Amino acid sequence: MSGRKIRNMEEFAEVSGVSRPTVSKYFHDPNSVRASTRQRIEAALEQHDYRPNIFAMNQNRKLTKNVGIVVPYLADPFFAEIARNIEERCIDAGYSPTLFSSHGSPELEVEILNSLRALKPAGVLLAPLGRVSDRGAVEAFCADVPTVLFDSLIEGVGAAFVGSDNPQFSHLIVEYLGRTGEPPCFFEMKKPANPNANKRRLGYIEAMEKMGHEPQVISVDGEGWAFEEIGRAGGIEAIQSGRFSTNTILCSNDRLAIGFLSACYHMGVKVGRDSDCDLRVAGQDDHPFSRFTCPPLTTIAQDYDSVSRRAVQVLFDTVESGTQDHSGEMVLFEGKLIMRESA
Amino acid sequence: MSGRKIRNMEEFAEVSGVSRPTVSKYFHDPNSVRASTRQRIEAALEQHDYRPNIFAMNQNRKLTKNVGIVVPYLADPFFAEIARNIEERCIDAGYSPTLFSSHGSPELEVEILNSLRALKPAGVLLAPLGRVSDRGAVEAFCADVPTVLFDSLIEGVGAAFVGSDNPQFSHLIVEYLGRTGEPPCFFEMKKPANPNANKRRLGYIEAMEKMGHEPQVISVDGEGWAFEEIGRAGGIEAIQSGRFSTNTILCSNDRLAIGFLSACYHMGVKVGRDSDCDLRVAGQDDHPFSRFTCPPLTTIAQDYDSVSRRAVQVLFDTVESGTQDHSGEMVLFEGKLIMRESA
DNA sequence: GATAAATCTTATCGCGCGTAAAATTATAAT
DNA sequence: ATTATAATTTTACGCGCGATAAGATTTATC
Repeated sequence: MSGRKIRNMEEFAEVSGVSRPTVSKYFHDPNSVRASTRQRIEAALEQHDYRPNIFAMNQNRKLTKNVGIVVPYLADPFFAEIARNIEERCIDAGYSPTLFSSHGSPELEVEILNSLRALKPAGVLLAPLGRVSDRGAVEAFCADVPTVLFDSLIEGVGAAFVGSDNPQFSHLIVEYLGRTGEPPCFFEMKKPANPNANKRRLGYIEAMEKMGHEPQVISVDGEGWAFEEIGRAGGIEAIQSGRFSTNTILCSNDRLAIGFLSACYHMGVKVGRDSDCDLRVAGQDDHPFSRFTCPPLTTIAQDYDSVSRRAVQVLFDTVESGTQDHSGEMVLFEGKLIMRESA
Repeated sequence: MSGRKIRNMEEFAEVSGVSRPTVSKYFHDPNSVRASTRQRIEAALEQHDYRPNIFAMNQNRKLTKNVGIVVPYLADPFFAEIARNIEERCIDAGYSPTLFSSHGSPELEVEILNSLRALKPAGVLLAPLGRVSDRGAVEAFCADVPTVLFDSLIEGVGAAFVGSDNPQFSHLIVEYLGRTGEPPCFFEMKKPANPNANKRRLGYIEAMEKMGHEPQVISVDGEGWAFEEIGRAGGIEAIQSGRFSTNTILCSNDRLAIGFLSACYHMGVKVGRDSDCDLRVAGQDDHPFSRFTCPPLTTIAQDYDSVSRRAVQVLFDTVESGTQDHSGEMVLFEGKLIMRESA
């Protein structure tokens, strides 16, 4: 960092000994200038730590390097993790990601999409709220901005969808539970916000029938994103009223299972696979906290890494090809059984 | 929404029947134009849903309405919650918050501060990484941009600090534990990233001595932000080697306690305050998951709400007064004892 | 070494808005 | 009604960069 303060690209071009448009080209894509030129610019860059004004940059550019990342609920470590993962990939690809959380509110989700429009993003990675999302608003947005949906599908919307094969999750864990003990019943929220919950229920039923068992679905009251609380309250109620026809409980997701484990503890119900245990409990997602529950939670791990990698890749393919012909593409990743002590 | 598409402020000024700079003033502050003018603009606004281009807006403005929110680790629901809280308050105050997470990396923290500079923010709310933060970089940033530090203090840096009274936390819980059973030992990481951890340890020691007990601090290996894992591994090791001189364990924070509870379960150690229990365990923070652990975790609740409210308020005071005379101001909020079953 | 291709420089315009200064209008005071 | 004064609007210019065109220069090809 030496003496003179650089105020704009003009001045920076001067000290680096090339013309302003060339500097502009360099910042747009360093490989678009000759190696010798690049070196001169980079040498100057080390002396003067100049950065182009992002507002001026974006003002006149058709396509910015901004990307939006929208998740439904950032206080859920699952989404925090996947957002972090995606964020990093975007940065590595030379984009500027901005992170948003809908906080479970459809109004806020629409609001975010609106302010996102103002950012003229090259593309958006959107994990919609799901059932409660304003379909029209999301659809309109996707028509304007290349958008890859992830985690939660809204049929027929967006350039592509990347997520998990939820029915497969249920098949996998039902098969495991059935093989190692009593077949499970299915514990879920009555009005799940997320469409994946429905797919998991259907997957459960299908898997049970395939194995010749009678499916039993237990739906508990509760709306919103306080899954643990819902799982706990619903669990206590279900245990008290003896609604389980089996000693094995498959929860729709890990957060619900965490709440359910809390209910079990509260009721003095011992969870685990030892002979002195009353219940086996399993979840789905491999939530970051699941390995620390008591007992540690048996679950199906989402392939975070593949989902985020693929979502980003599909988005940039779409953006950079300009074509929207990914339309309707749908990528689903399988889950992996994580055996812990709870089941 | 009627016919003509509005492309810029010029065109919007035309349809609303006032000059463009007046429209500009209106968007800067609706009360800065005459009521009659305001009505004409707002009438046009309902017809044409025009929004000023944010890039053009910010390019030439000395002070934007942007604020940055930086937390050390967004995958920690505690920070996710407080970030959400702060975000909302900023929006309500008419600002545009942007959320960043350092993900535990000092390099990324500096990188964020740099890109934040490019956003010309009116102010920044920064929860620094703490011990590992690049003090020089943070200091330099704070000199340029009005910055309120929260959660984690870096001495002498920033326009103000808002956080929790950590020694008081420890006093409160030590007093409670001592009053209801054996006085606690203190369970912590050897190299805590966060300065609050040190204040809690000192608070613990002070409280113990005041009550006439011999403090015992157990520091376990581990660095970074995987607190649960560190608490679990360290807990298993400590239990195996019988390092506790008391049946009551006070953890430096809740996430560590969650890991420790997992260790207890793993080792067959029964936690709680009943007579048949082996250990009592308490945490500090009232982490969102603490009420769902088995047993539910007794802890000290941080006053999230007051911290975020005050941090935002102090920042906007600083920004809007223009003066930096909040310098060194320090606001600490007390914690509240949350009694649950673990202690 | 001549020719073509790639790259760079010069020149100029426009983006959409902020902002200071000038001109106008409304309000108050005489 | 007239003038002083404040409030508001208009005029005029600039911000920092993207985009493009035409000409100058360098590099690659044979």
